[in-house]
Amino acid sequence: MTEPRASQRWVLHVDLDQFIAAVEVLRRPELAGRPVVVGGRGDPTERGVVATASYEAREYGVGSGMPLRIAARKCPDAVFLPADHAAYDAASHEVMATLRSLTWDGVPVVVEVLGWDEAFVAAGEGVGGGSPRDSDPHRFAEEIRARVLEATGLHCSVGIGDNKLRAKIATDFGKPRGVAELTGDTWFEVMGERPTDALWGIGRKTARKLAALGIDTVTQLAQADARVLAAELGPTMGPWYHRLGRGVDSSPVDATPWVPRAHGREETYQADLEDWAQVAAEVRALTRRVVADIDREGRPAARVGIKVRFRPFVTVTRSLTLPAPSNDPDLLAEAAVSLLDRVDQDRPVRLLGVRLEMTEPEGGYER
DNA sequence: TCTGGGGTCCTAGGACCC
DNA sequence: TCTGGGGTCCTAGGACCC
Repeated sequence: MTEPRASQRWVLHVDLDQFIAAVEVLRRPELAGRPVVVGGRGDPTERGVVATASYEAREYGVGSGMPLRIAARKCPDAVFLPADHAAYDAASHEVMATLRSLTWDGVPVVVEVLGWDEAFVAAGEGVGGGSPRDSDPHRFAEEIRARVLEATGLHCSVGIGDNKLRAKIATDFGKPRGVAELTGDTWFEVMGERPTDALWGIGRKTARKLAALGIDTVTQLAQADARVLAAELGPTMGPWYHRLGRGVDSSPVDATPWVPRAHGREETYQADLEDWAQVAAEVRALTRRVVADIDREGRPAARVGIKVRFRPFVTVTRSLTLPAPSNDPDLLAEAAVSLLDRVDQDRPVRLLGVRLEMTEPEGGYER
């Protein structure tokens, strides 16, 4: 028997509709109804990919991750815009503040931010959250949609679940501008025949590995032998995939602010670099930008890593642990440059990246 | 693919130590 | 030497997500 609905623990997942494109249309109302593609520096003849396409652009087959050049071919009349992180940050903060201000039948909500345009919402104080007795999650979901629209001018969709995983997956069934529910009662009916990569955490590669084991659908994953999954996919990932197949997720909605582990900067050059003195100079410049990023966190770097992507799209990484944590830009830049000695310097360079891993904060990470 | 940029977490092998 | 076994750290790469 399932629990009575009135005492069910509900989790809501809020996801803004075509967030980045919507923010752009909001400040340029003349773009409403037109195909809008945001990505890179906004020049579709350059190297770069689509960050978000408006629904009008999606009609032409333009989607996230697609090279801008391809997008321009599919939809020559689209408006191409550069990504404006500061604007999306500001809009995101407004949305999250709106969510945090809500109460659900008088109970303050907990909000766990997932990115610019997503958050989990549950009722209750601190970590976790239950939900008010006898409250209707659909009514509250509609209230969320209305309040976010009223406060920010942005539309969102809301997924309702009995845990975070199911709420997150439900959202897609509500899009756009809708609400959908997915629980243990409906899990197999809704998800059972879908491919494994419909699950949050299983991508193309893992789906292919599972297929090699004869596992194509969510139901097959749920019924798979957990020991086989552990042996084939790892002691942590195997059991986790098995839980995904059943829609099981006991993680709480956690409003603890995220503490970054690392920062990095990378750049794809419009023309491949062939001069290794210039490569070193670019690595120094990238390092200085990352040092500015970690200085804002107030913790020094403990490890330094570089990424080099050669022509044609072959990527290697090199990293080292510093003798002692540091935030000295010169020291860190030279450490990054020294890592270049560990790569073959015989091919043109398409991309360079520098990454600084910070020391753990006092008291460790809370999650 | 004409394939970005910001992240996180897991795995595996080797070094090293007791 | 016919070379144990466990734990931890370091490094490189892989996979995934937004």
